[in-house]
Amino acid sequence: MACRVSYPEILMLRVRFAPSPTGYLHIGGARTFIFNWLYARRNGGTMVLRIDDTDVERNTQASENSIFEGLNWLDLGWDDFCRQSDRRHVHQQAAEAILERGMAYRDFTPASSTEEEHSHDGGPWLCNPGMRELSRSESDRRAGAGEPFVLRFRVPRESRSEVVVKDLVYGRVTKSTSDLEDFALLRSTGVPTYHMASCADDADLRISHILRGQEHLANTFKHVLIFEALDAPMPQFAHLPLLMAPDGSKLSKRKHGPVVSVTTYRDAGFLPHAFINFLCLLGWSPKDNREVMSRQELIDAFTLENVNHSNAVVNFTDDDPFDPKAVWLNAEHIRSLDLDGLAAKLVPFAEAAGFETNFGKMRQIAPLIQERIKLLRDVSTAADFFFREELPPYDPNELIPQKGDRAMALTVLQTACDIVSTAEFTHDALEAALKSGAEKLKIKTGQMYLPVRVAVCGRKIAPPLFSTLEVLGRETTLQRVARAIKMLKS
RNA sequence: GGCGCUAUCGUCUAACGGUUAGGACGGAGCCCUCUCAAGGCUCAAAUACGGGUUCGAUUCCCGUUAGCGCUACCA
Repeated sequence: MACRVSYPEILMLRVRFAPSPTGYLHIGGARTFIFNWLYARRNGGTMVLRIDDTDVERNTQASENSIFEGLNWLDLGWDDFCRQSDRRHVHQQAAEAILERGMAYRDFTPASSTEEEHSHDGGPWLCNPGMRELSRSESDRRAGAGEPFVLRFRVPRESRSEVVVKDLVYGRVTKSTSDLEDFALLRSTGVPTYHMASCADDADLRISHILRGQEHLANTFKHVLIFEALDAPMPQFAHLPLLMAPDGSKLSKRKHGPVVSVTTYRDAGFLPHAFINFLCLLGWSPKDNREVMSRQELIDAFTLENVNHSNAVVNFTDDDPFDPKAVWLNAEHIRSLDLDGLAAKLVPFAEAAGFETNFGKMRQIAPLIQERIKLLRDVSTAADFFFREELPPYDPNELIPQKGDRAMALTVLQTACDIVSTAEFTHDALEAALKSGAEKLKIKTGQMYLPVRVAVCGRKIAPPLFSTLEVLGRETTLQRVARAIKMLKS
């Protein structure tokens, strides 16, 4: 009894991610998935995705869809799949086995008497009086007569003083058996509880390492007891620090809404890689000051020893749902994308914003905005003037350069109009032509470029001018410069 | 209430018991520059509190405080 069998090192390492479809996939869940995946890849193991859908009341199809949507977007994949609702017989048998071994008992106390549990001063509630001591024959008789009962684990408080968990992250954690209540295995409806179903499945699926949120650390003492009662090899446990909201509360789907949903990040134009990179840095670090890391670098660097023990807060606000560091990491990853890849990713975002475009056009635009956007959706604000037939109205005063006036703007644009209608439409030729235009007018180059920029982009803040003109083409440029001139004159 | 876990700049995090407590994001400033970015440089910013142990404590121990979790026939 003292020395439990655990999974031999040679055996295949198996991890699992077991979300319950009671809400959309949130970033905490995503991080648990990622850490499991990383651990499996790093150690040549297998990753199982198990949908823990035993809570029929709260399960929704929408939640399950959201989980798959999020997971698929992450683009990490899994090796094996199952759902708990298909495995009721496993849980049922496990519960019966524990009852047969005398390590569980039937509790016929009606469910209504739950409120008075809180009135226990000092110590914890341990069990309902009388039920633990019911003889087996009496118990069988009442059950046979159809009396409803809860199956409870008989915590061995007499034979054992404490339960020990050897956690790969938190180390040795113990709990006194006198602080552990006789927890439920089967509800009075016969449906197994989370603890029962989860452990029975983990044992049956031969999960060797359980990496999950720290909220389960306190549950693990119960789980250890169940694995022992099942006479199953003991998996290794590793608990992960929790993700918190800026106000210190635990991240929750209900309280924090879509800001914590994985699909929110996807829809805003995060690169899955950047998102993964960000999440990895919450509660874990490679300890060598690296931050921007590729998937392979993460796999190579990931160890449980480097997982922190304290919770991490995701720094979002009411105004901005995204942690600035996540945004920065995304910008970093966007910059390291090749232009073809970036263009391809940008197209759907431009289309979603209502612009008509295609890969060829986007491929021209991509280099101009690559280091100017932080999220893929920014394409709609950073490059809108490339897509629009006609520029939205803007203030003609914007056309007036620094230390210049309306007259200067007009002269500049008229000069530019001539240049643009004859010059070769390449970056270098346009630069040379506009530069000499400035010289001729005896003004600074900046004073020359600004009116043109505003004329073709509709604003002062835009990508570099000559490349922009090159992409826009002579026709459009001429049209927009002419319109600017008209606006200045009126 | 009981039990468990945790505590370094605003946030994410480094630091064999010996460092001017490091890096990153964000902020401020400067440089570069056709605007905006990107890039380069600089600055501000932290060991929760109180006791020990030690020549020496961010680091080890105890206490306090605070936060989180578990304490359900939720997961």
